[in-house]
Amino acid sequence: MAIDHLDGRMLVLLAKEPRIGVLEMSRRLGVARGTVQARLDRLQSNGVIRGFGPQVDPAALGYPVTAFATLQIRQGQGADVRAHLTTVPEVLELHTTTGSGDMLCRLVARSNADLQRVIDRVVGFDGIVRASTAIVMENPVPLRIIPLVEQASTER
Amino acid sequence: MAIDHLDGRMLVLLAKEPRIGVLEMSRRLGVARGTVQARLDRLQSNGVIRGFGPQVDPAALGYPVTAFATLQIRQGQGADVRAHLTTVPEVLELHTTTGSGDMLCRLVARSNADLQRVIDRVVGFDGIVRASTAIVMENPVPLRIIPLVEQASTER
DNA sequence: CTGTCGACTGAACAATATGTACGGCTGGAG
DNA sequence: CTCCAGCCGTACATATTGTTCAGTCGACAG
Repeated sequence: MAIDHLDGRMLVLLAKEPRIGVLEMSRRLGVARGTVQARLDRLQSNGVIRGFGPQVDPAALGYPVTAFATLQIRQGQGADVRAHLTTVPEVLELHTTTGSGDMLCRLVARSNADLQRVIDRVVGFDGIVRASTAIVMENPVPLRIIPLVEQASTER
Repeated sequence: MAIDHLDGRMLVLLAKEPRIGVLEMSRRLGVARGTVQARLDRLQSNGVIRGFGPQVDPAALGYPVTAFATLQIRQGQGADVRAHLTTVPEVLELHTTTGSGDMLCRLVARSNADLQRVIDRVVGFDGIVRASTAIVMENPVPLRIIPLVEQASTER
C-alpha cells in the first residue's frame, strides 16, 4: 500500500510510455528485469495499478460535449436510480455525495441539443426529484494521477 | 473518427484484458494480425485511443477520500486560478463550466481531516471567491467508456 | 556476533510476440 | 470495367516474455 521511489518512477515511466516493455523499463531505471517484474506484479495485486485499459476519448467517438449533473434523489430510491443510470451509456461516472440524497454524474453527448435528450433520459425516472446540470467548457486539468504518485513516493 | 463494429470489439477486448498482445487479439477476433495492427495504429493516431497509461487507484496510494468542489472565480482571474490548481497534486481534474466563472474540480485526500487541509490549499488563493464541496460516499458507476463504445460502434 | 529473511542481481533457456514485408483476393467507388 | 483500399495468409529476423536459479546484500531478531 505504501509505494517507494522506485515504484513512483515506474509509474511515471509507464504513464509516459505505456507501450514500454518490462525489459526496456528495467534498462531505463537501471535495475534488473526481475525486480521490475516483481514490483509490477505487486503493484497490481496491491490494487495500486487497477489496469492498463485503453483511454478512449469520447470526443473522438463523436461525443464532444461533457456535462456534470447533480441529482436529488427521493428517499429510499437510491438503488433504483443507480440501476437506471447504469443503463444509460452516456453516463460515464456516478457518485453519491454528502447532502440529502444527492448524486453527481458525468455525462457526454453528441451536441448541446443531444445533451437535452440525454438529460431527459437520465431524469425521466421516478426516483429523481430534481436535476441541475453544468456544461463543461474547458478542461484545464484532464484527469491526472502522476503528481499524486510523485508526492506519495517522495514524502516517505 | 467513426468506429465500426470490429473497432468496438477491439476496444472491449482491450478493456477486459489490457495486457493482451496484437497476435492474441487477432486470434480472438478471428481476423488477421495485420488488420488488428493497422486498426490499432489508426485508432491511436485518430485520437480515439489516447493511450494505455496505468490506471492508478488513489485509495491504494493512501488517498481514500474523494470530493468535488465547485469554485466561484473572480472575473478575469481564471488563468491564475488554473495555474494555482495545477500545482496542487490532490487536484486530479479541473473543468470550467457554464455559469458565472465557475469551476468544478475533483479532489482526493488522506482522510476527512486531511480534506480540510487540501481545501484550504485550494481556496487559499486570491481569485477564488467561494467554494462548495461535496464529499463522495459511494461510486456506483466508476469511470467507464465501454457502453458508449458499444453504442458508437453498433448504431452505424 | 550470527543466522535468517526478503529483496535485488545477473544469467540462462525455451517459447512467444513483434516489426516488417510480400503477393493475392474482394467489394465498392468512380 | 478498372482502380484501389482494406483484408488475408504467409514468411523471416529480431526482441521480449515467462520462468528458473544461484549468489549478494542489508535489516533484524536472538
